[in-house]
Amino acid sequence: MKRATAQNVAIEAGVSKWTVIRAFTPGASITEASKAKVLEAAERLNYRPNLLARSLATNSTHQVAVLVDDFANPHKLPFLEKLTASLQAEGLVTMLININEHYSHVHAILNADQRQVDAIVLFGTAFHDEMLTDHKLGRGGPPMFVLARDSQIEGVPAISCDAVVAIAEIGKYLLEKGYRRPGFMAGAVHCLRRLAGGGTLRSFGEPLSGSNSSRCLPSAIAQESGAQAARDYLSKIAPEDRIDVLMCENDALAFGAMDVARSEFGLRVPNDLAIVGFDNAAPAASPAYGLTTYEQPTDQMVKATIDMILERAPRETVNFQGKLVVRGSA
Amino acid sequence: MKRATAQNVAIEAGVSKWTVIRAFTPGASITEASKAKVLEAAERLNYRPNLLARSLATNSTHQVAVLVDDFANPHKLPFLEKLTASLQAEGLVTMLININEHYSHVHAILNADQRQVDAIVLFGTAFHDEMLTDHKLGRGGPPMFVLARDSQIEGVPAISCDAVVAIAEIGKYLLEKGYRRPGFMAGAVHCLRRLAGGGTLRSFGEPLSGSNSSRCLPSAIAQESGAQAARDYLSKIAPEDRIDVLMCENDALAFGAMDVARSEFGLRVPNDLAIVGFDNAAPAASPAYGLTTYEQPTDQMVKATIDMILERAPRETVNFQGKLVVRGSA
DNA sequence: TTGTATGCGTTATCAA
DNA sequence: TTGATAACGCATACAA
Repeated sequence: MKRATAQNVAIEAGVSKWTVIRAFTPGASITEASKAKVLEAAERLNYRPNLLARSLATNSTHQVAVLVDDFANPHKLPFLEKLTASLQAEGLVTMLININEHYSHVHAILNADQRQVDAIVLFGTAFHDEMLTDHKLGRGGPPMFVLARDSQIEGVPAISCDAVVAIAEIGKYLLEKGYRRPGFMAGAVHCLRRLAGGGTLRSFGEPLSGSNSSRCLPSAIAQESGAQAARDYLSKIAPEDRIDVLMCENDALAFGAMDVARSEFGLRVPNDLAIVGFDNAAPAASPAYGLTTYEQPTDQMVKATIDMILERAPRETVNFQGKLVVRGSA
Repeated sequence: MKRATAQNVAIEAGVSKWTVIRAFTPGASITEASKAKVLEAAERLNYRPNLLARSLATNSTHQVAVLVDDFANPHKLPFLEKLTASLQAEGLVTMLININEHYSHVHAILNADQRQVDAIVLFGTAFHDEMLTDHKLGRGGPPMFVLARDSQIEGVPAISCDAVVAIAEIGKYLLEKGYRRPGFMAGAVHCLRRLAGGGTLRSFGEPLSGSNSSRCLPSAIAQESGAQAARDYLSKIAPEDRIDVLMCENDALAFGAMDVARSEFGLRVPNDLAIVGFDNAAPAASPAYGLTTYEQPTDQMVKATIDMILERAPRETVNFQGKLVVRGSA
């Protein structure tokens, strides 16, 4: 059975189809009588307006593409939940696109563009700056935003947590706690956060792994990477030569590192090795980890993103300040 | 700058707009010469086909709505990743809808329907059977599927893991390991899994909490619920009267229970209290938990869902068998 | 192979 | 307030 259209309802109600449209348009000028008549007929035919046709006519889909490339990060889920919920609260719908080796960012951006989304949000992580420019949409393309990651691209505002301030704050805390031989573990992503770490933490410590490369690694980030990196380091370096605190680029890495340090090398955290994460993912609060970490102001970031999408705020890069969450691990 | 349309390209190339369409339609009959001419003109004008208009004309959006109501479950993320990746591999796009107290399932289904999605997948959890019938779409509405949860609704196939078999397998394992005083902890969701637990596990154990109510709880499921339930139980029941193994409806509950048992009551797992989860969420594999749990065959489930959406398989309820994953906690 | 007419279901604009 | 005409961008069916 085909769905009823405004035309069908019009005939059923004995009016023109434009009157039907008006009955479904808030604030349209229509008499109560006609409206009632139309709604009744619509009810009988089980009519529901076709938003696709509306979008074509109004040139607005109220749909926002959200590109995610790093599902492995446990931090992503609550962030994504907030984002979708907030979009929905504004009448926007989320088109979720999963970036991976089989589906590139270019493919995703092109697809989203052709589907006439109102905006594209690159949510995080392994996007390189070049990625945002090689799609050549230009002319009439949707506005793009980078969330939870920095970007230097002209015309692509970034909404992120100030990594430099964050690293400085963490470093200050660690110094005060008496740690003197810090190291840090970089992940595959968050290029700038890593660079910030390289600038700040490196001043009093050395990278544990990965960070000797100046480019972002293509692989997905995960707990296992952290475990393997820690395993490599701890089995290679003698106890007396080891760092005394490990700063990880994100919590997933920290969990993996802590797992290995404790269960494979019998180290006590923080006594033998202190560990700091970044993101304040859910497991960080669990007694099983009790991870000292840094929390991004996700609420503010989501709000800022949506304000920019709706043009309630200027579309320009903003940095918010997060906060250190101290637990037992450092 | 407005985007170029097929008409613009037609003029630029000196052909009719239908020839332009043909140039962008694989397998259409068009000479190489015209095609080249069109593609060149399209390139010049930066033309990209409007999929919205195509959808309106073809009556197919290649868009699938995925309704999620339980983002707190750590199991959801990798499952969702698989689902979206597999949909994309078939040329389908995910419309992610977040069901919560501010955005009901009815609202979501209506919205998805009006946006002309090709299918609606209810991914999850706290959906009641009644929820699937009170939208009265009928006539021309998209097909609906229930993923990772059971359903008795006529015309709404469920793709799930066989809970009865799972519980039986877990029960058998626990018996063999010598546990004799099992209890189980039900969450807010997975009604049938709970019922199955009530039927199977209850035969040799009593519910720990929540399960005395016959209806599903409205609250979201989370680690904290498990922690609180365990806290209530352990502080109320004397050590000699306690169960010896706790079967949790999902891993999140199990993590919370394990946290409390160990850190607040000093219990050793599994010696003082064994714990079993359900889902094999990522942290279950970590040494910090080492949770014995049950893994759903997510690959099969995702594949089955997509086969039904694309009508490559009959649209009828299917149950797949998962597998017990034994670790240290029981 | 190419061009033409018509339809998809709605909105915008104007006339009655 | 209501009806009519045009437009949104593309696809289908048919004619040339």
